[in-house]
Amino acid sequence: MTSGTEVEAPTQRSLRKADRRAAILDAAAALFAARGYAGVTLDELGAAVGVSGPAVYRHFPGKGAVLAAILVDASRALLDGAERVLAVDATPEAALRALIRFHVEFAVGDADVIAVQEREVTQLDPAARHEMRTLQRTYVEHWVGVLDRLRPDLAEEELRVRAHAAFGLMNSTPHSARTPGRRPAATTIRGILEEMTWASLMS
Amino acid sequence: MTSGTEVEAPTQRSLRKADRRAAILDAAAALFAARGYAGVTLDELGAAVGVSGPAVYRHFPGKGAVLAAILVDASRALLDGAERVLAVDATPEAALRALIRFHVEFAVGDADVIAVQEREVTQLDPAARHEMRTLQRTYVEHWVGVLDRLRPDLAEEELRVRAHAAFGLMNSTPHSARTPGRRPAATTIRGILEEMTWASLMS
DNA sequence: ATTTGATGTTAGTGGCGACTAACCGAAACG
DNA sequence: CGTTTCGGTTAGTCGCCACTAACATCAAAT
Repeated sequence: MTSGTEVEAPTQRSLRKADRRAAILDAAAALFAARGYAGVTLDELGAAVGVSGPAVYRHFPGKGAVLAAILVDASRALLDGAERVLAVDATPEAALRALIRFHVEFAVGDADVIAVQEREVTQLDPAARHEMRTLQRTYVEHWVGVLDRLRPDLAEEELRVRAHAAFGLMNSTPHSARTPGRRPAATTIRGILEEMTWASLMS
Repeated sequence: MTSGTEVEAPTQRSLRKADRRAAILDAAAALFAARGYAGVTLDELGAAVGVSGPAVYRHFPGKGAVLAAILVDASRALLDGAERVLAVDATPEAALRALIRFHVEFAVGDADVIAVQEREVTQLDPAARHEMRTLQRTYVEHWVGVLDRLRPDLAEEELRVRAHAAFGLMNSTPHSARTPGRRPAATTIRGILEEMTWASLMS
């Protein structure tokens, strides 16, 4: 240990390792979304990334940690995105439009992650659940803050209910994505969801 | 067996049995909503209704059947409700308003069931899943039918996306219900959700 | 009053799957 | 180069929990 904060070796081994870790998280999100956290074995998860079984333990301390990483990463990504948006947009209208656009983009683009996040919270260990809840609460408060400037007539509790309702609307893609037959293109879906969300929040 | 369709004995035993069955389904919905289907053991489920362990097998062939009963019952209740609504209301506006009111009432009143229905589909055995999907598809088509009369300008695929988005919005109570602190009364929440859903669908 | 059968009980059993152990080959590093 | 460390392997182990067995009890038919 030389001193202080290390950035260190961009060694070839560590790169492959980072790749594998990302691949595991990706595959896990898809598998968990399709068959549920409990319905996926570590052997299957390993097989999905081309290694088999307990190799996952070289990257995560256990199955629960994989789930935790997916959920916490997602919550942090959402929060970061929201704060980036809020740092830029001045007026409440522009801010809300940007928040909606960002959230819809995320939900449509990472439908698997959204599905897992909505379904498997109950399976999280207390520590990870707490971390995720904290991130989510802050995220909600950013929305409520913007809504409050737009709708000062409404109570904060009502605004919170409205924010959650908007999330439910925007997060609906995992459900409609499972319908058979012709589905509209992703861009079309984004447009619809953005429009509906705006209208619902402004009603 | 005397003949044909039997209605038979409203015997005291069969009444207690029906009660117990209902109690099991109720407790199961609450437990599954709180800790997830996989996170609940049959012993716990039994304990929640005052019997312990394998007594559940006197009422259901297995744990999976309990989940299936909850989900299929819920889907059937929603479908029945929608068809009752559509049999009464003449104009598309009135029909949509009534559909929204009914669905919101159900979602807010039976938040546990809604939560389980949204989260645990993946755990269903194929037969039950198929039955549930059929019921749900018909339910969606009723909504799309009404929307189509109100918004003939929009393509059916878009209407289906909109219907799913509306469900996500109306089903958001299980999520907002978990927030700490003062929450608005159920009737207030219903009003907010009805208003937002209407606005989103009409936008 | 007797028999039947439904609803419970407690004590197993069996399988599945997360996790551990022991061992390999090859980067990384002096 | 020698050695360490890392990412992988295969072969267990261990605990949990859905389900089964065997038995008790009491409503309900006869």
